[in-house]
Amino acid sequence: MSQKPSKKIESVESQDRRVRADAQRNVDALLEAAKAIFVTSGVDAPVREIAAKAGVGVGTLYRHFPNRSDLVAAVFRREVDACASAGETLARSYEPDEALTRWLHRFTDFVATKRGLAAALHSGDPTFAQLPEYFCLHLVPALTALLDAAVEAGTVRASVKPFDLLLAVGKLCMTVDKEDASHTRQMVDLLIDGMRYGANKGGQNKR
Amino acid sequence: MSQKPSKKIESVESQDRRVRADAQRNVDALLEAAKAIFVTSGVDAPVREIAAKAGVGVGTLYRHFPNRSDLVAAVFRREVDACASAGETLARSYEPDEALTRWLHRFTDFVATKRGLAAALHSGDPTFAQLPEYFCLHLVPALTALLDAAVEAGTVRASVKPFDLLLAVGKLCMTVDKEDASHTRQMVDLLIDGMRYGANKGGQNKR
DNA sequence: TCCATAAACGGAACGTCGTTCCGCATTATT
DNA sequence: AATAATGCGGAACGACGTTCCGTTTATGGA
Repeated sequence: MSQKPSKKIESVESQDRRVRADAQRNVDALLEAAKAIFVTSGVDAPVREIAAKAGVGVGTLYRHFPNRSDLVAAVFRREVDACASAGETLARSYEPDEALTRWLHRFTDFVATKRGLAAALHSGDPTFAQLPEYFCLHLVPALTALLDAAVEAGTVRASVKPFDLLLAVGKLCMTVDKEDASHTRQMVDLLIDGMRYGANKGGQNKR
Repeated sequence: MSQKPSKKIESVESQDRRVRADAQRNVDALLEAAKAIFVTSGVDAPVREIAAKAGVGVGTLYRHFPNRSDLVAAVFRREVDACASAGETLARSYEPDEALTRWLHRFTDFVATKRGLAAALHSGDPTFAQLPEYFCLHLVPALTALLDAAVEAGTVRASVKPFDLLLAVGKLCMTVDKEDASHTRQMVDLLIDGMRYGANKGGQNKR
């Protein structure tokens, strides 16, 4: 009902004006620590372990992330963003076909380091319920741009739909046992080759 | 190295000869209680709650099921068995087409009351890893028998493979939100109708 | 420059979970 | 009926997610 009393800033999105510097630093440290720990211990890693690695107390963690799942979701979104923006970077640095290949490998690494998240998505936690939407909303455009460029360059057939490709690679990364990393890589490479027009004979794996 | 000292029974499978009567009773009570609680609270329900409902202490529970997942798996297997044997019963009581329909509905109910189990299957717990195999090994033959009978009776087309049908119905039961029971039923009914030869017009839902 | 103060911090503490342990009760055997 | 073995109950343990609150620290106006 009452409006803000006497504040100069009324912008909706002020980056670091009113947020304390150490708070922002701790948020970053927590996201970084969580990301690293999720890779080694899966998304079910204890909160205390993450807080310790970030060099903060659990109270600090819970100040910024009301519950565990919020932290997991934040890390997930951050990595989706990173993966999406990597698409733009690659598009500027390489020719279309190479950029597409490198991005799919980047995406593979992203999915591979999410042990336990597939299970978490089906856990019924409402915090996780909106993650798939975020996933599609950000990654599909990124892949679409790369794919369109490669199609226009004439190195890749146009019949592949971005979403389907994303899903296919994701499924290939669903490793039942442990340490199928090389096998996964092989299958993804096969998929990429399949998208190309003329299959080049032999030395395809030579990057 | 040393053989059994002086026991009359050397049969590998003795049902209730050497097991104490109260122990068997408690095992049954636990399985029953767990089954009921899994329906209402999902497979993640606390162990203590199950033990309480069964009228035993947690120690008793852990005597028969070394860990939580063993209890979940045992309930699952028991219900798979029940579902499979229901196939034989239905085959004797109804004509092929009706028996097939009723069994698929029975299977639907079975899958629908397994909230949280899909997530558990992907949790990496080795106890759960062998459940899908058990699932297929017992349910596919049951459905095969019903399906073959219906095909021979000429009411159902022969092109449907049991495993595929099982999977399809299972997927239809994967409800994202809550309380899509009637919707699920509709879709399964549709699937069943689709298997029939001449689509009967109208009153199909009339049981 | 300094100070008041609100924001942020750390970690002890709480309740719940799965699991273990052991003294006691119940059952089967002689 | 006596004895041995088997099973039982529930307190206790460690780990977890989460909350709470006394203390520390950054920050903007004096």
